[in-house]
Amino acid sequence: MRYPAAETAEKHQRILDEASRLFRERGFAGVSVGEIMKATGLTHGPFYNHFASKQALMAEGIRHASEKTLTDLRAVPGTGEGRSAYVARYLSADHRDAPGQGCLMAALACEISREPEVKRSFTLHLKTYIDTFTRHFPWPRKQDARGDAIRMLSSMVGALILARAVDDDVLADEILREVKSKLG
Amino acid sequence: MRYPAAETAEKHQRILDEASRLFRERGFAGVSVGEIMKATGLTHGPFYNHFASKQALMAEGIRHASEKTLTDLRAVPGTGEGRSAYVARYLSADHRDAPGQGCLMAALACEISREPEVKRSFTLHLKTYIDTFTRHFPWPRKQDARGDAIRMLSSMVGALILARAVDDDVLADEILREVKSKLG
DNA sequence: CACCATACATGATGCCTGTCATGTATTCAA
DNA sequence: TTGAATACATGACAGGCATCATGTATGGTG
Repeated sequence: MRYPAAETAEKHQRILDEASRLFRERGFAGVSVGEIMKATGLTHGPFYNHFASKQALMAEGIRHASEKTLTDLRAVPGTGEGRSAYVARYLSADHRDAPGQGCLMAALACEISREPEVKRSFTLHLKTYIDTFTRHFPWPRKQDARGDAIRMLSSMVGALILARAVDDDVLADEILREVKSKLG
Repeated sequence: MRYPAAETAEKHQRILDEASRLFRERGFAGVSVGEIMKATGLTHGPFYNHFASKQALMAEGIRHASEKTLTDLRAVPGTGEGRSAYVARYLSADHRDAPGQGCLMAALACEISREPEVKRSFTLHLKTYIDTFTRHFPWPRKQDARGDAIRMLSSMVGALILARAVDDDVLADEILREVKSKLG
């Protein structure tokens, strides 16, 4: 290689960082390859030295965000209180207003369903996420822990998506508060 | 007017029909104005005789789909059984596989949050939908009927979105089934 | 019957986008 | 020290897009 391998690998990671942030903020179609490269301090040219296509970057971006999401989840105390805090943060106004740093399911799930390559990458994420969520926290109804986890996740994702889609802070807050009140 | 007013109005409705279907199937960015016009049997030219811009069509398309959604909801029997049937249909594989005819929240909410004009239109829909949903069905916990309705909606929307984003029918079915089992 | 308003088709324009071609500079390996 | 491989910048290209311009045909109105 002609450029320092370490720096190249770091640039690769920066592209993934910026891509997964920008995609979550504006959607796949709302961000161009050139914009992502510019955000990492490069020009649009060397993109194809790093990724085969924009769709490949989307799939890799999902995997990248997934790893961070799972790391964060595993760092939460595996107790009832830990779960309550996790849910409360998930359903907070801060999270609602920072999609670029937040849950990739809530930010991109609708668009993911239309991109086959990305869909495969996301499926792996969701499987791991459900498994981790189920095993990491205690569940009163032990015989149906996984079912309870799935229901909790569905509520969280749905509530966050609806709260973000609404132009009225009162309604958005109400949705987050009501769902939080029965999950926290 | 030079063309029969009735036919023109009917074409206007057809544009809205096709637009709201195609948008739900492929997302706002995934459908072009020309494609929508072609789907109605017209060419791309007269689009701007009917709508001020693509964004205006998106907002109108939301309103159009909202009216149909609310009409359908009000036609369901206002009983516990009616609600169960409604939820079961919402969380069915048929609904999952037919986004073009289905819930506009599940199909477009993620993208709506990024389009201010559309967001305003959607806010009106969600307010009306929550109100209708709350008032139309009986709720055991009368003092918190609205909260229960919001929680139920969040679960339904989240589950459907996740089920659609997944490339694995077993997992998708599991999500729908688990959420249905505690709501139906 | 004549006129005017307007919804239509065709076509053009300018912009943005994903992708590829080319030349260059540099670092690692020999 | 030299050569070769490669990540970079610049630039080009073709396609698609929203939007607008123009001409035309038509039906309701006077």
